[in-house]
Amino acid sequence: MPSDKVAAKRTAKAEAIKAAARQCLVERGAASLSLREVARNMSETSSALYRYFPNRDALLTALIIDAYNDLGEAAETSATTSKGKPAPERIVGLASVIRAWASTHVHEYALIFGSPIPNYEAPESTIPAASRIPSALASILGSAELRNQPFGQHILPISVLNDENLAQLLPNSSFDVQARCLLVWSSIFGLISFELFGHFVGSVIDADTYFQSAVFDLAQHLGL
Amino acid sequence: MPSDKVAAKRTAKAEAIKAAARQCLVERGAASLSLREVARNMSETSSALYRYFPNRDALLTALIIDAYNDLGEAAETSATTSKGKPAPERIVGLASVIRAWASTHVHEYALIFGSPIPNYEAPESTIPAASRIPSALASILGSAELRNQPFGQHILPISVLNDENLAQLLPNSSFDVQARCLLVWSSIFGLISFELFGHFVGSVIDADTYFQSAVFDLAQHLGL
DNA sequence: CCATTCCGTGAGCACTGCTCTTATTTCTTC
DNA sequence: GAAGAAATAAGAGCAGTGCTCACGGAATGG
Repeated sequence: MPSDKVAAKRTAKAEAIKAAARQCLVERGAASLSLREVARNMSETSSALYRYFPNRDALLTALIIDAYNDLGEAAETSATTSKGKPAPERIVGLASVIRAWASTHVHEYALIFGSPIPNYEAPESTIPAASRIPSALASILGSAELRNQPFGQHILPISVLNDENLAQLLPNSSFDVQARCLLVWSSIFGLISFELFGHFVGSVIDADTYFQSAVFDLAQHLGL
Repeated sequence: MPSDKVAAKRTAKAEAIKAAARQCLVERGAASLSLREVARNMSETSSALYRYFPNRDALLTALIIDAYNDLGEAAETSATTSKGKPAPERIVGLASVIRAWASTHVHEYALIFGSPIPNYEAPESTIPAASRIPSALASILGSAELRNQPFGQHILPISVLNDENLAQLLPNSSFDVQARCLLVWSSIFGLISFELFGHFVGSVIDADTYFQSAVFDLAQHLGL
């Protein structure tokens, strides 16, 4: 029976390890995160860390969940504090918060929204933390008056999207709104990823202004 | 003086190495690409490969350029063969070609559009190959009649985008069209990345239909 | 105070990128 | 075709990695 005291000590040390790992992350990057280097930065042996994380992937998973929660909390805060303002403004604000977090946590952003880490399968335990971000976006859209423009060229069968899942995020929303919400969401991350990963180099000069205008354009498009 | 014969043999073997490396890529992923394993798959010593690529990054660079060219060529072909058709249809076709390539070359796609490889700086030599894809998109937009809706909420200063650069892709295009073209481009890759990297799991069921409708929606938005 | 549980250590295995010296093969020239 | 030159492959070796495991020591609970 592990007492509360030892359990607290355990989690405290696990947190310290994660902190050191985050430090390594910004220096080296995600894929080449080395347990031995984390241990070195803490002046400990690498094998000691295996008491707290069964392997490297478990440490990565913990970092991923933390990143999702960190970003998710920032997104929720933005959505909450902007209540009452016009929806397009709220969306631009939320997107800007996400972008700001991504800019200051590039490697953690890459960890969750970049290419999957080889031989690493994200466990189900990441899903709740991951869904906080689209939830924040949906909370704005859900309380906005959305014009019901038809989505795409043809009338689509409902089976294209998972209504059971999306109805929780966007209650009482039509298929077209759901579809367009997903589009806006992925577009925001497309914009951020392109900027962060260097695909706008040479084309976009004032990335900040461009980003805000682009998101506003998308929000307009959503029919707000 | 290296004769033509030995030079041809060199490039042939370099191609063979790249082919074997691509094979390893689909099995292991990009970041954990191992020169030793590539050598094993070719029944050779790892040190032999260093005659053809000075280090692992050089091999990666070669693979990246090949991937850009492969995808760029597919994109150009799509844009060329769709001449005469309505622009939205052409854009959906081009986007679908990109998505199809990405689906069948997941790791190569991740190589060029996923998170940057740690400690790896993409050299300038990748730029020409990389720009073939936006060029293909621009060739469609350039020959289409674009409505000139204002971009974003406010009138933006021209210095936000690099006109010198973008004017080559989109001759005689206004700032608003340039800005929206970049938005569509990054949105397409946002959609593909989200699908490929698992962020649509649980929400999108018929990814193929959803993608095409979403791109058509974007094309409409562009003012076509 | 003692027993149990937990923790950190260091050696060790198999792997990696990469280097360098030593053959060996292949091409060029006579 | 034979000799010399050039390009290539082989192998050992270094420092790094993830990970395991048997071993001591420390904290905890009875």
